Amino acid sequence: MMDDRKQKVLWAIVHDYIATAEPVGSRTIAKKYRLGVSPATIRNEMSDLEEQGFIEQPYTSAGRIPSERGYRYYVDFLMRRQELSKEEEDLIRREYKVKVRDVGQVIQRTGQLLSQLTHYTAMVLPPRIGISSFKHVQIVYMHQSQAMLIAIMDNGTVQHRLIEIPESITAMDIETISKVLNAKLQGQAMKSIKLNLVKDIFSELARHRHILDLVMELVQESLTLEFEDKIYLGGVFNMLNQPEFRNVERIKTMLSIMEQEKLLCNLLEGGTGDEGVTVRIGGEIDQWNIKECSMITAPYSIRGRKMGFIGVLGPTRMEYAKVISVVDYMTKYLSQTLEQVIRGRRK
Amino acid sequence: MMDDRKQKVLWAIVHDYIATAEPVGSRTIAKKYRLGVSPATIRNEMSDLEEQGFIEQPYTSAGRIPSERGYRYYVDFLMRRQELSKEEEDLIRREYKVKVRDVGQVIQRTGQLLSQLTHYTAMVLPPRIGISSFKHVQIVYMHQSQAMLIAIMDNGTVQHRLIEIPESITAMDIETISKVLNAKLQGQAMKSIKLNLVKDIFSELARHRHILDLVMELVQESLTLEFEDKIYLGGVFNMLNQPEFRNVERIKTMLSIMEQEKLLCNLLEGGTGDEGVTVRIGGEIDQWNIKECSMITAPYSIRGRKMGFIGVLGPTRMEYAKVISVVDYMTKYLSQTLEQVIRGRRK
DNA sequence: TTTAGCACTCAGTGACATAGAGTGCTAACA
DNA sequence: TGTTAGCACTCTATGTCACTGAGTGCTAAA
Repeated sequence: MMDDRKQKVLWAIVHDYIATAEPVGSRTIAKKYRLGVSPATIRNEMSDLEEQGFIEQPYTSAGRIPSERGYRYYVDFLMRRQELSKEEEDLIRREYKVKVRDVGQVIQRTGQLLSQLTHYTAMVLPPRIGISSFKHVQIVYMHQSQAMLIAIMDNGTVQHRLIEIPESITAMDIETISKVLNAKLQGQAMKSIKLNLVKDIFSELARHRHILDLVMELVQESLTLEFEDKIYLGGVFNMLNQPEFRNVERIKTMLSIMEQEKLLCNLLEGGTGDEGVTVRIGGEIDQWNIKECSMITAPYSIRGRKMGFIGVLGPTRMEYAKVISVVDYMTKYLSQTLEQVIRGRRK
Repeated sequence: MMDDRKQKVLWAIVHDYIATAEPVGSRTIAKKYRLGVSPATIRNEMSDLEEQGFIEQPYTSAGRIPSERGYRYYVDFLMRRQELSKEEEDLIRREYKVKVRDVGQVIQRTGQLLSQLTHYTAMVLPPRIGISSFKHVQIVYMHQSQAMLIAIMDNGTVQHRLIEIPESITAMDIETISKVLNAKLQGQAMKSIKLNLVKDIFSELARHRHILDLVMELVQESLTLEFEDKIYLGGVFNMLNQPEFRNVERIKTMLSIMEQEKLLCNLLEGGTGDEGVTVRIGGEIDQWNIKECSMITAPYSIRGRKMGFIGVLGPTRMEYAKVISVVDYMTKYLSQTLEQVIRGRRK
């Protein structure tokens, strides 16, 4: 049913269409890909492939373009990964060598690299803070009714927020509270903060219940809101050079999707969830009206724990062979870099 | 030279073109704006106005559109400000009433509001940290070769970065350093940190010169880089609904400008620098290939000190009357809100 | 000074013909 | 039986042409 020659023809169609964005005709294949048969034969094969749903015609008597199913078959069986070039690897290595000053910075740089290497839109989800644990908690008195609550996590992120305090509390009080919080929270993961711990702190801080409420609120919010919704995008306008965006309407829908961070986070996290690179093609992204787009995503992890995701969004007519390699390579590099940042094993 | 009727005609042309984005003909003006004269008369006036450079024809025998000079005259002499509606004021008040957790959050919300109210792209420059002074400095030990340096400024912003430390330094040492830094830096403005202060710290921390270097580096970088380049954009894709962006090429140049934060900062800061709202039309933005765009910017200040800028970028065919009011109103509201945040006078 | 009238210009639109790419089918061929 | 050459057919893209309508500029009359 899918003999060798048919595979070759399908491969040629997908390959050529990815390169040119033009429907591919039988003559083109015969000439460019030297299968040793005439256009007429290839036409027959194409007819079969169309019947099986791997390719389609935009209109009668145009060339063929791959269907989503065709891309899927290509990705699963036909494509051979296109490893990164020496220059590209060098570029990545150089970028990551710069002194790290901040986890956010690493994330951002990853996004930039990803879009630069693929020419599509890159998305990076920062490490979830829920999983990491407190390194240090500090409350800083600002003025009579306000203080700044700062939590430093062991993955190198910093959370902060302003809190209102009753005027009766003095700078001294705040220091006491800081100390207690530190003693209790240090080393605890955000997630693992449970009732008994809270009770513990409560008893020690009976006088300052109000502050405590606020702290717990911060913990809560940090966990659910603040960071989860943040996502780094890179090279959104890169994509506009793709010929599929000659149409203004499509640019608009695209960009309006890009402005909805929550949606994007869901998309990124929606990969099959297992280890490696996930490829979703067209309708396989079961979200919204994101049509004719594909996503390639992968989780990165630190010490074996999945911390976040990186991904690339592009048209279905995407250079899968290349992008898959890049994403794979980058997750590894990112995991490694973050691990060094966090454990301090930088040379 | 610019009699009353000519002004009325110019006003009508600008007004109508802003509303419709179509070249305005003499007949339209006669019908819509009831000047009590025939189209022929208006044609004569238009001919004069064109000679004086206030309007132009896209091609022979089309209607007229305002030239940059025409817009300028409109903004300076003809336009009457269009105050905000009750609903809009309510919207702003409601948005700012939400509990403030962070200066960045206020900035972001301002950007959103600005774009929502104007339908153009909003830009907000956060308060410069250079001007604000240290409230608290803290170094937190992370592990044997790394520490986190945190600076809380009195305007409610927090700077942090990872620093490498020699392994010989203990957690104890770090605490000592923290204390010294706090004692010396507290209340000092970033900008005002001068050599003698540094020397002072040096002598007390002779043992830990390395750390000190890093701290000074942070100060430096924070001052020049980190925050200055950050800018909040809102509603970039809002603009794409403007008919001038039916052309894909223009979308691309637009977006590529939007991705260059530094350029945008310069643009924002490039206002005439005096108190109120600055309007720059087309070529008056002496930057790049930003053609056919206008900017309306204004500084906001805290306790009389200029802290940052907000602005709106849109096509030259912009609703000046409306946007000027909105920008003016928002600076006042923003100044007020930030003042409350920082001084803690929130009710 | 204003207005009516008229000739002129030019973008936009629809009708039409043409070229070119590509297909599907049939019949001949190995 | 699989492959190929040939040919008619389909459909898009492109270019031409004429027509329409909005708008102007000019002239002469009010």
